Amino acid sequence: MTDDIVASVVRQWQAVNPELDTGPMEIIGRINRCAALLQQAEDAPLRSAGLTRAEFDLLGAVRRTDRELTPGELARETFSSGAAVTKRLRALQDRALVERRGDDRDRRVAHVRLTDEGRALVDRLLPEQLAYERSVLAGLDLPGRDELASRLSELLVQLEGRLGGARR
Amino acid sequence: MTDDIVASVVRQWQAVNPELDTGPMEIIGRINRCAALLQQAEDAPLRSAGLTRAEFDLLGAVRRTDRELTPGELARETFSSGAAVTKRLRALQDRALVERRGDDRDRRVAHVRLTDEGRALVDRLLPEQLAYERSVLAGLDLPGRDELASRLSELLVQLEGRLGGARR
DNA sequence: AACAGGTATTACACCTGTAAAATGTTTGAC
DNA sequence: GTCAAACATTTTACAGGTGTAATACCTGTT
Repeated sequence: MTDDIVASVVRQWQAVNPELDTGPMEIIGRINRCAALLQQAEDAPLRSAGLTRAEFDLLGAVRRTDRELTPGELARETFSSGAAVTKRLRALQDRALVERRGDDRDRRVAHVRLTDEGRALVDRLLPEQLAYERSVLAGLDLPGRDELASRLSELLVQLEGRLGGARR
Repeated sequence: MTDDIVASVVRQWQAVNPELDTGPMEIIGRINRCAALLQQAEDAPLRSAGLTRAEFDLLGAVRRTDRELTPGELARETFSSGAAVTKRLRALQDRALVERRGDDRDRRVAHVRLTDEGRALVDRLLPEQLAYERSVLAGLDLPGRDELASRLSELLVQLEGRLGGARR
């Protein structure tokens, strides 16, 4: 059993204040740290395609729902602010990866869809991304992966119940 | 068993392209989503104390190592760029939470330590933070928490081995 | 017709990282 | 021994992305 960073951080806290109940760090600290490392690693292949992770998430949302989405829906779907979506859409539109179309009845709303190039890009990038992720997870055995996925799902349900309703 | 967001995203991808091996999303997607929700939730109590999470991490690093750290060490410890550390230090110093001291021998390096107020702030905030985290995790039973922590540790060791050596 | 509410965009402030600059130290050739 | 070049540490300059709040525009209701 080799130590990870969080274990050594926990040890430091214990040394400095043994009263501290550091239990939650063992889970939450690790989640945060894993997420940080993963993002850093996954950004690389995306960046070589000239995309931000946020941009890729946006394209992926349109691709997987398989229909036109409004900017508002995209903001909710990707958990970012409307302003950020507007800015990303402009950039992606300038690169001919998405198209905007005004609604016929309600001229406030717009509809966003992928161009053929946008769709092709997602379909090329996503399998690469998944293959990379699979290689990272290969260090865990299959039952361990299932176990981890299902525990994370339990936790995520808790978090969504507590905070997930709150959009912005 | 109630569904989380990731489960529904995976279903969407499968509907659109059944060939896709979406297995990794069940873990990595959940980690990213948990981290996002947690950060959003944890920022609130910190913000009410006038601190960014990054600033709190910096203060915590100095507190738990229990000695003076150089800006460079702080950058490595908190996984952020040197420039970001410089800027945070200035802000924290302006608020009298940390102090800078020049090294006697090597006049390039500086040493950072907490003021009494800085130390008191961390010691007040951290238990609050941990109590909140404990309440979030209370939805999982104890064996489930242990299981989750140890699986995450395995994964984190993998990630660190693959990417962790690369600082900046 | 005015108003309340919804949708998207714009304006602004802030934080971050990369790269360049400023400052200081060490090494190695002569 | 001394000086220049290489290296190390921190800070500054700049560019880019994000969110909040204000704005523009539109719809439906009374």
